[in-house]
Amino acid sequence: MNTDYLKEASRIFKLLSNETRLKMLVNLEDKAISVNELSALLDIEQSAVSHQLSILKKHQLVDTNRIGKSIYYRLDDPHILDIVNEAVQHSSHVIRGKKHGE
Amino acid sequence: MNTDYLKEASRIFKLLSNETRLKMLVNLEDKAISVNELSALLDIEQSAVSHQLSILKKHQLVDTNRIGKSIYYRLDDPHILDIVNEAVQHSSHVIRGKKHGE
DNA sequence: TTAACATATGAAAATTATATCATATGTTTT
DNA sequence: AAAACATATGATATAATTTTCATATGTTAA
Repeated sequence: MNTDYLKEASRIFKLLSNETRLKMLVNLEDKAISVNELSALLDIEQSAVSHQLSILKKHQLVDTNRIGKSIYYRLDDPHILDIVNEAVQHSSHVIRGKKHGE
Repeated sequence: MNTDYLKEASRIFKLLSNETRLKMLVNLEDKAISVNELSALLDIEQSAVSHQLSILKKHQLVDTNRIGKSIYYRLDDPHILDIVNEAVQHSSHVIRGKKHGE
């Protein structure tokens, strides 16, 4: 069985598995935001924000452009949020279902 | 802004971010498989398989039942594979699109 | 061109995830 | 009941991820 596509999928899931990165992506849904703005918005220090953004950028989930002295990040492919929504649906589904335990 | 749902989502993505676990889930799509069978199928040692399965079970992605001396695992909610498919679609999309660089 | 601002980056520290090893637990077969 | 088999578990080791700190880089404003 060829499972190369699963390696790719796990790469994407790894990107989405970090809450900070998820928050960034969700916030970027409908507008571009600068590094400092994100840092303030998420209450995470500038350097950490920058590191995480660079990961997202390296994997082409976001893109940048400079305006004045700030650098604005935006979603490169909004489809990525569909995946997030699927996961959110799944979790609300599980929570309602309460299959096991409690 | 309430972002609790993102914590949940990141939890799910974390589960899916490991290639071994993904392979397990995909293999379990249409049939139940025992620990030993999975171990052989994925060529991963029994203990590691068992550890990973217990993570999946703790988070209600799989469920078990015993048959004879083996314990069979199966998907608890096949919907989880929809999320995997979204991610696979996304990656093939990106690969075809080749937005940046090469 | 110097000062101030915004972002990026490298290295080290801290945290978290995963694999491995030894062995325990529980079930079946003899 | 003992032996054999299948799975689980705890402890430790290894590896990967994330944060922090210090500072570099590049742009704009004075």
